[in-house]
Amino acid sequence: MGRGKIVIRRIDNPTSRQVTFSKRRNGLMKKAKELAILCDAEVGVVIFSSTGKLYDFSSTSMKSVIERYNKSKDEQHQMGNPTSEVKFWQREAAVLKQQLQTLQENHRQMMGEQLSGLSITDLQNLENQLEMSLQGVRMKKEQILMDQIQDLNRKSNLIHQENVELYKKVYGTRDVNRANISSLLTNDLAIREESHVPVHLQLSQPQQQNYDTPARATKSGYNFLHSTSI
Amino acid sequence: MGRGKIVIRRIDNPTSRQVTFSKRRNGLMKKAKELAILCDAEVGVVIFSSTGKLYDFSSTSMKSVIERYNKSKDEQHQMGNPTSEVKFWQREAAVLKQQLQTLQENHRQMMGEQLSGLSITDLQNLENQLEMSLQGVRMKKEQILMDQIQDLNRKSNLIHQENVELYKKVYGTRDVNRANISSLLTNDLAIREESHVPVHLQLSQPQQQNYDTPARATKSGYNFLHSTSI
DNA sequence: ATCTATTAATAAAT
DNA sequence: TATTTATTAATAGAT
Repeated sequence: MGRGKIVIRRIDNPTSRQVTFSKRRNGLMKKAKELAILCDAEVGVVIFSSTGKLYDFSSTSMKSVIERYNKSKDEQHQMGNPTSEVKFWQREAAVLKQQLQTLQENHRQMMGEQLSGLSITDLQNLENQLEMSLQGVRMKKEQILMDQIQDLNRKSNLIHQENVELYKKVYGTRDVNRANISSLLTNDLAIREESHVPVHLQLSQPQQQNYDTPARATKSGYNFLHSTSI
Repeated sequence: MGRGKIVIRRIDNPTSRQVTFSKRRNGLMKKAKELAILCDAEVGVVIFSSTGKLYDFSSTSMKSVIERYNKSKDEQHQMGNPTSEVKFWQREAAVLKQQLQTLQENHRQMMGEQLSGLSITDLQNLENQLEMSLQGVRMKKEQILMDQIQDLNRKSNLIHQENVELYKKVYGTRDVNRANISSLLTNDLAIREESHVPVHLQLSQPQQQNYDTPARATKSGYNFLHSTSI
């Protein structure tokens, strides 16, 4: 029910997650309100954001809802009672221990260990998951490497331009041996990354006419000092 | 969002109200669940129908939600009665929560998610780990499949021998038409697993010469009753 | 319960 | 954060 379909899993991007949280929280509150009114029900909703902020709705009062809940659950006013507070934290610890154990087992399986209890289907799912993970990791790695290359190219370009400026300052407009220029320029630490970063610092003879195929044009030609900025 | 628009007011008709309650209650629960998952929030929903029946949802546990709610509401309650035992369990829970969080982050990274903070080296290590895991999982899977095949082959062999015995009992030692034997034998549940378990119960015409490529030799041939035991 | 025409929610863009 | 818009999801009413 948006521009695209989404799968219900934790939103990785914190900004998107916050935006979605805000929208869906409002949606949930509205639905809760409507349900209470339309169907004459007593409804309470409590939401803690991932940052720990509390949001709540109650068609009557939260106190009433919680008391009724406790009564209904036959858990007579345990909360807030000092004796049962210990019990609460014990249970809390037990729940967390259980979660930890589950996650640890899961983790071991993702490490390719402790696979004994798994069926072929389980193993196939695990294999698929690992392949997906691997793909994600590799994409991320390549992205970082590409970024680094791009950055190096940018720096290389800057250094090159600096060199050109320095060259001008040293030799002014005097006629100079071309071989020197070219060697000076081509010995730069120019990193070429063909597909994404168009850096072409070549120098060629003006007389040497350009008969390249159209696709590879501008590879040679009178391109002295022509360098595409990024 | 239905066949017609409705206004949000108590539905008078008890049947319609009940139907709508049921539908919208499910909708609300679903939304609450989604919010908790998508946005990593702790969500609790309590609903009492007009007939007093309780329905509830909580992304963690209702106790946890209510306790957190109460704490969040009145900060005085925090250390009202700082029994050492309470403190102990609180610390215990805090430690477990920390472990859980660490493991969860780790787990997400193994799922190929949340890779933002990782260096190239981290990513390379992760990639290697995932490859190792994948190898482990695949080996386990293949082992299970091989075991199954072996088992099937064993059973197949037993059945085959049984058939031979039965055949002897029926026909004694009389000279018999080979075609009968062969049809009897080739209708067995013979499982073929080319690379590892050499079971070849095929029967072919001797006249039909074999012009297969060398690599695929032995695919046809006069292999009557040749079955390698495992 | 199941089916759809219709409205409502919301994901993505801005 | 708020608004807009294209699209999906929820559901009202019918069966």
